Amino acid sequence: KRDVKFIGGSDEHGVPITIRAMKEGISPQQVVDKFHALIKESMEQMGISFDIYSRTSNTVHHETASAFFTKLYDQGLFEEKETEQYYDETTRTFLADRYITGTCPVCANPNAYGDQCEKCGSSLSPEQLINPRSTLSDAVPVKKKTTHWYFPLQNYEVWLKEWIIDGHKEWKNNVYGQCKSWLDSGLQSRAMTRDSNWGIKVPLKDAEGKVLYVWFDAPIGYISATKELTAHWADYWCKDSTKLVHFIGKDNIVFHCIIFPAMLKAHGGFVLPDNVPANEFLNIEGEKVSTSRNWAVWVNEYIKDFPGCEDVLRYVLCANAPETKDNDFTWKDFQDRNNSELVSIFGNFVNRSWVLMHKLCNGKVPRLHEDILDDTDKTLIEEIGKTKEKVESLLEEFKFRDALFEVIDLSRKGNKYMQEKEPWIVAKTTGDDGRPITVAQKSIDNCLHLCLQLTANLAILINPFLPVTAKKMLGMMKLVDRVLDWENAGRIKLLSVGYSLREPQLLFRKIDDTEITAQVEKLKAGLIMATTQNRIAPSNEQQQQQVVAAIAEPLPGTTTEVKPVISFEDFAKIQLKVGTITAAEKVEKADKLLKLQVDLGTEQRIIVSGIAQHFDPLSIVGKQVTVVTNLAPRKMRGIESNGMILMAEDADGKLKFVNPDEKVGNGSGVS
RNA sequence: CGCGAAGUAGAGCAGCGGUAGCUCGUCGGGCUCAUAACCCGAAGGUCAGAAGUUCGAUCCUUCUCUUCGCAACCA
Repeated sequence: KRDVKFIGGSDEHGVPITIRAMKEGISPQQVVDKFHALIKESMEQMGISFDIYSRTSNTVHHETASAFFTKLYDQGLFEEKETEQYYDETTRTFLADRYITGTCPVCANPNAYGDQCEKCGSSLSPEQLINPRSTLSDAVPVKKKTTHWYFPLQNYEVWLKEWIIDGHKEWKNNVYGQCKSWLDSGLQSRAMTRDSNWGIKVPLKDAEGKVLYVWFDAPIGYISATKELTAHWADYWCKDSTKLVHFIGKDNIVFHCIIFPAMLKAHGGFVLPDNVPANEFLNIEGEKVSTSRNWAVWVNEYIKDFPGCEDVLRYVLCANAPETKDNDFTWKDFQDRNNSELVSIFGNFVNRSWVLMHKLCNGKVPRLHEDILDDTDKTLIEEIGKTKEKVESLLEEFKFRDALFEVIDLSRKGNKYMQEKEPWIVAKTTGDDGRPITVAQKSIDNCLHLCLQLTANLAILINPFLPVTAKKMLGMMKLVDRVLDWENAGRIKLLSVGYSLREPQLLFRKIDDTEITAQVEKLKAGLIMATTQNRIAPSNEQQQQQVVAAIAEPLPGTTTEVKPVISFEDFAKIQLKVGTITAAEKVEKADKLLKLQVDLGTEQRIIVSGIAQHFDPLSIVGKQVTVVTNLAPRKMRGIESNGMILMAEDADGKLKFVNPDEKVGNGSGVS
């Protein structure tokens, strides 16, 4: 049995927090208090059982991080450097490149960032921007000198190479590749302090207005949280026997694999990470998760909409975890997995075992008659042991998805076993007294005995993934929590013969289509609300209310999205013409796209349109359509689209062409 | 050509030199203790695209496309 501490916490010193606070007119502490409470509560609601879920704004952490910095400083490991940086005089903050916008010198996009223009993809520096502005105050940024403490990562390059490239070949592809890439291109000094008033003060004299860089302090938070948890924290952090594992997302690889280990190495007093099994990203319904755009599934709302179903979400997220590549969470998949895998396979096995046991064995655990054990029985017993081994080794390799699959697969084997044994048929072989004859009852006993022991095993095996379900099963079996200890898995004597068990209780319920469509609509409505509100000045309360009302009661056939008023000049920028579709074909490997050729009188245009699910390519040739002709060209599935066809969408989501009610010449203008 | 990861049936994944496989879903048949599973059968893939190496390539090489991450002061 291993002594494991599961540590987590909120990283509360990021620059975006200070910006949010500024915008909302509250203090950064108020911002982090709100989010920490929300996150912590969500974790608890989902049964994520951290030994401690801490935060980096607390005192223990401030002290620990300061001490860490001081130790490196005293050893003379930092370089002090003066540089020039952009400064916003209005908000009195230094600006990272990202917080400066201006016109792109390459493509004239007026909203290019100081580091990159998202429109043309050129990487930029703030100096190159035309009319640079601070995104915080709209002020013109000025250059100002500032001093910071740099950590010379290059000094650890040789060691890191040896440690990772030679020493940790077992790390996941994405992690190993990323590290190799960083090490191959050469490491450089990185500033470990920032100019800000929010964060951990640099523990030096003459360091007014300087705080530790978030990525210097955040990983130290793992140590602080352990200190907060137990007085024996050093047993975990300072002994070679400790295996430190970081569970993170791919965007954090460099901090956990390069920077933090180099810091730990420099410090010398702590263990190094043994593995960093970073996952890729999970999208929702095909789009990136974004809390600011409200494209998210909020745990507190999920719990409200699906009470008692926390394990279903846990199951889907684990079964579909982005372990090797980005994945997508869809409500449809959520429904499918719940209804088929959890309800029909796992839940059904437990339920039918219970029902049969009550029907054929008086609600008690029947005896196991060793004398008539056959190969089928023995195979099942073996499978239970094998599954435990498999799950164990898969978990050791951080293959949670596969591990969970093995558990579900074991319940599938249970279903199969029961089918082969057919106790409900065997029960019909009755004697004169109308009860099953001895041989028959023995066979029934063996079958149900094993099914029940299997159920007990399933409870243990599923516990790491679906703790609520495991608890429910425990209740049905009238067993104490201790039975769920992992060492008990693989044993087939978890339930004593003659022990009477409770009535069956359904572990999962079916989720029907209406619930799923409601969730998808909720998601989309939330997005519309978020984006619409962003467009409206916060002062215009009346208009905001109108928007909310419009979303609450959408009229059939109308769009719920209310766009802001535009000037005639804005409208006049759009050039519309009537054209005739002269050719149409499906775009390969795209469900929704049709490649259309449109005759606009003076020219033929290729336009790619997302209407394949509504129209047959052949049936629309010859149709007149209205085209936006001055829309910037856009590549879709490798085909450049030069314009947009106007469509009307009715309440069912069906599309109709917008066209003149009588034929007009191709190329006719529309206004 | 900045670097890394990924692209295989409707979905999620294996395979990584020798006739393309698993789970779920779909369709047909059998059976029925169960929120119906289980069994049998079927449909569905030019393994992102192109060229090359090879007797043979999903797998090796090169190029192209797409997605995501990183690109050193975004975290």
